[in-house]
Amino acid sequence: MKNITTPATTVERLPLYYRYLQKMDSQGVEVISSKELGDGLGIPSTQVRKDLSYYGEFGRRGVGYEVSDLMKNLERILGLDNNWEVVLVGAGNLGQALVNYGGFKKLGLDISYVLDIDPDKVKSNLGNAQVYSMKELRRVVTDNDIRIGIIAVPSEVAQQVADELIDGGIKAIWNFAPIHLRVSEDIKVRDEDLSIGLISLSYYLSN
Amino acid sequence: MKNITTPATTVERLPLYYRYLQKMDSQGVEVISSKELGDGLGIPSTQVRKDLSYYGEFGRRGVGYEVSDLMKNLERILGLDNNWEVVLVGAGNLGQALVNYGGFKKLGLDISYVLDIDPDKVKSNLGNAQVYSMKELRRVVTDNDIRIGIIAVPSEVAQQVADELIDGGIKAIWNFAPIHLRVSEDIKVRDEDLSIGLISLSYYLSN
DNA sequence: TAGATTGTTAATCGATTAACAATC
DNA sequence: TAGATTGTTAATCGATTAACAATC
Repeated sequence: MKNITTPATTVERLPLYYRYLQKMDSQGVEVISSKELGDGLGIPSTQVRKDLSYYGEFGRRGVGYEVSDLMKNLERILGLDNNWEVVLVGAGNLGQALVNYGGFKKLGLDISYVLDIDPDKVKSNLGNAQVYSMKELRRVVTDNDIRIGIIAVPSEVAQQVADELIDGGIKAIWNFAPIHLRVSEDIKVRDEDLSIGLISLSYYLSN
Repeated sequence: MKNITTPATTVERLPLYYRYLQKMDSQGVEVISSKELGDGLGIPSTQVRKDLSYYGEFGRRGVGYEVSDLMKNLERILGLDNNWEVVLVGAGNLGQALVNYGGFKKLGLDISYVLDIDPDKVKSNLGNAQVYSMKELRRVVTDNDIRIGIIAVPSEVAQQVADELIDGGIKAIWNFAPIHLRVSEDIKVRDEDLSIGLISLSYYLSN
């Protein structure tokens, strides 16, 4: 294991490997080769091996990777064993869809707190999470020591929400508002801009 | 304009430029420099100019880019002037959120048809779209000559839905199911795997 | 041993960035 | 002309892939 920075693209693929291993594991597969893993995801086996090699040597030459072992290693690498609690701001259509998205809990990630400006939504429940008033944002984040926040509010208020989240102690933001958030260096922002997906398909059809 | 293939990363940024120009345009801005455009999006001005240069020369040296002119060029490049009709398969939480997502119509993209397996949802309306039965999938796609499909169904049925969409004439798929779709070379698939976003934040917090 | 598959090096390919002549 | 900003070349940086020795 060399001390080289991991490519950003590798980090994007690790979750795919992890989820495919979960699937194989549930089907009783005990050992998998980089070829089989890659084929299941449309990724070359060379790339699978290279990606994993940034973190250690998890396979056996001539044999392959033990599924349960590699899963545990990926859980550790991805930090999924932290069982992060996540706060979601904005309980509109998209926010509700995220809360009810089944995929997160299987990954040790849990949207535990939801905030919304609409008083009708406050004091009700959404999935497993209770909905709080926007005024309680800072308190909810601080009191529960939450590090990950999701922004699913209109663009106009996204920056303000980000500032408040960070003020409360949030270190990583998943931003669905189609706007560039200005945050300090130590805050990680991941933009999930849904219209890019559809526009890029339009582009490919036209070219 | 050289005959070089455009980087995939450039295509991802064009929608950002376009939307930022829309915003500036609505604020009455008539001319914008690559520096201003880039600063608004967190992208270096050099990259803005390079990206645009793959498609032509849209600016004036010493001056900048005329907002309305560059917007029109980007509309053409991105194919937004085609006013694509889009079919959405799966009217669950995520599907509903997508239909109600305001950002698409402003871009000349319209989710006009929605299909779902649940008979209760069929014959009702969702946004502007009517909901059809899954059995009508092929017919809806073919009759309306639709090229873009969105898959928002559970993973287990995603491949089958993809096959049917393609059979009906779909050429581009926006896939929200966390599974690798197997399609022929001429079909463009864009995966939008929502759990990757959250997992990658977990990764960055742990490293 | 023969066959399979890993981990890693080196080569290739692709994307970003710096620098600057062209020009408004 | 002086200042600003584009479009483009060349250099740098980063990611993928091919090839293969190591080894089960």
